[in-house]
Amino acid sequence: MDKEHRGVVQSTSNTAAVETDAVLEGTDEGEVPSPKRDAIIAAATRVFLANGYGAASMDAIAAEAGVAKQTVYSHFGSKEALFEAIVSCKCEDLMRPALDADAVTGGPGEVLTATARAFLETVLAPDNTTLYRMLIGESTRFPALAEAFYRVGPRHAADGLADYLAEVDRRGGLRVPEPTRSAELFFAMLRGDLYMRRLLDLESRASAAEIEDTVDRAVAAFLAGHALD
Amino acid sequence: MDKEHRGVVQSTSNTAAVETDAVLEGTDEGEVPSPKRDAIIAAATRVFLANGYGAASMDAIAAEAGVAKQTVYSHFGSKEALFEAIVSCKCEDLMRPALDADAVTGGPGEVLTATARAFLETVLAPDNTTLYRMLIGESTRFPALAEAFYRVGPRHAADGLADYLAEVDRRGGLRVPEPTRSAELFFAMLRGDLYMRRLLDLESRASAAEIEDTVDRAVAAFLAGHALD
DNA sequence: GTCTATAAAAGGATAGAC
DNA sequence: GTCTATCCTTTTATAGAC
Repeated sequence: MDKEHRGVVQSTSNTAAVETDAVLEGTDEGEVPSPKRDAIIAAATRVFLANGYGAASMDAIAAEAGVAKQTVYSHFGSKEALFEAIVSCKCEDLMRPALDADAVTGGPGEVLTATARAFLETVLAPDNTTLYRMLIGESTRFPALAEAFYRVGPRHAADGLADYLAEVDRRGGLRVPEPTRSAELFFAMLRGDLYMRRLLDLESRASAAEIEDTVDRAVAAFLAGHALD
Repeated sequence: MDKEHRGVVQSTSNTAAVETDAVLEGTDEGEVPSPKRDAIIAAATRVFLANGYGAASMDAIAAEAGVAKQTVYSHFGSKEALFEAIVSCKCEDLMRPALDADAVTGGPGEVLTATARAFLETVLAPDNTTLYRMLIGESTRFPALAEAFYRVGPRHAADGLADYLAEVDRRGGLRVPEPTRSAELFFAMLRGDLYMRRLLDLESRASAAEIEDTVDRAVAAFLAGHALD
C-alpha cells in the first residue's frame, strides 16, 4: 500500500527507450562522446524545433552548431538520420519529468490528480508540443519515429496507469474491470480542448488555472465512472 | 422535445464556414466556375494529401491536373494560397457528414451515442485524418488555417453539443452545470487511443468494432459523471 | 575529423508568345 | 487564359586539401 502509490507513469522499466534508440539509429552501445557531435545535436534540436523538418536546412544547422556542413554529414549520414537521432533523444527528455515525479501517498483521487498534473504539464510544455506536432506532421515520412514515440509516450503511460488501476481494483478501492481501457480513457480526458488548442498552436502556453481545471474534471469524471456499485 | 434531439453537432448555422472562406482566401462571392480551376483544385488536393505541404511540388500539381504550371499560378498566386484554398475547401467537406446526420430521437444516451458515432467516423476517415495531420504540422506556417479549422471543427461541435446538454439539464434529464466544459470533455473522451494511433499514422484504418467500443465507453462514462444526484 | 569549395538537382516563380 | 521555356534561389550531398 506504499510502493504502488508512487509515480504511476513510470511503473515499467526504461528498457523500451534503450531499444527504441537502437531501432531508430542503429547505434551501438559503446558510443564515444564528442563535443562537436553534442554541439550538432543541440543545434539541430533548436533548428528542427524552430522551423520544422522541411524548413530546417543542413546549412542552418551547421551554422548554428559552428561547424562545417561536412562535419554534420560525417557524424550523421543524412538529414533524415539526423532528425531521427534528435527526435529519439528528445523523446527520452520528454519522459524524464514523469520519471522524477515525487512519490504520492493517498487514495486513488490523489494519485490520479498527481499523475494527471505531471502528464499535462509535460505534454503541454512548449518543446514537447512542438515535438509532438512534428511527429504527427512527419509520421508518414518517419513511421518508425511515430511508432517509437507512441510506445515510450502514450502507450507507456497508459500501461503504467493500468497497472496501478488493476491494483486498486484488487484492493477494492474502485471498480476497474478493464484497467487498460480505463487508463486510456483517463488520459484521453486530459487531452481536451486545451491540449488541442496547443497542438494547433492557437495558444502559446497553457495557463496553470486551465490545467488545474482540466485535471479536476478528468479525475472527478473518472472516479464517478469507476465507483463501487 | 423533438427538434432539439436532432443532429447535435450542427446546431449552429454554417455562417462560420462561409466567413472562414472569406478570411482564408479573400474570395468574393461572385466566383466564376472554371473547369481548369476545378481540375487544379482536385489535383492539388490529391497531391497535398498524399505528400504533405513541403513535399508537394507545384510541378507535380500542374502535371496531375494536366495543365501548365503557369495556369496554376494564374488562378492561385502562390503555393501557400493554393494550399489555403484546398484546405478550407476540405474543411467544409469534413463537416458535411455531420450536417447530414439523421435526426435522432430518444434519451440523452441515444443522442450522445449517435453524436459520438458521427464524430468518430468523420474524424477517423482517412482523408480527414491526413488533413488534420497536415494542419497540425503546418500550424506554425499557417496560423489562420489552424484557427479556422478549430472554429468550424472542434469548437463548432463542442458548442453544438453544449446547447443540447444545456437543454437536457433544463429538462432535468442530466445534471450539467457547465455544458461547454462537459461537451469538451465528451469529445475529449472520444479522442482516445484509437484516435491517437490514427493521428500518428500507426493504423491505416479504424475498425468498426473499436469505434463502437470507444463510443460506448465514452457515453457510459459521461452519463455516470452527469447523473442526477 | 574538419574545413573550403563545388556539384547536382529540385522547386518556386516569371517572361513572353499565342 | 493558357502554354513553353527559363531564371534563380535554395538545398542536399560530395570532392579534395589539411
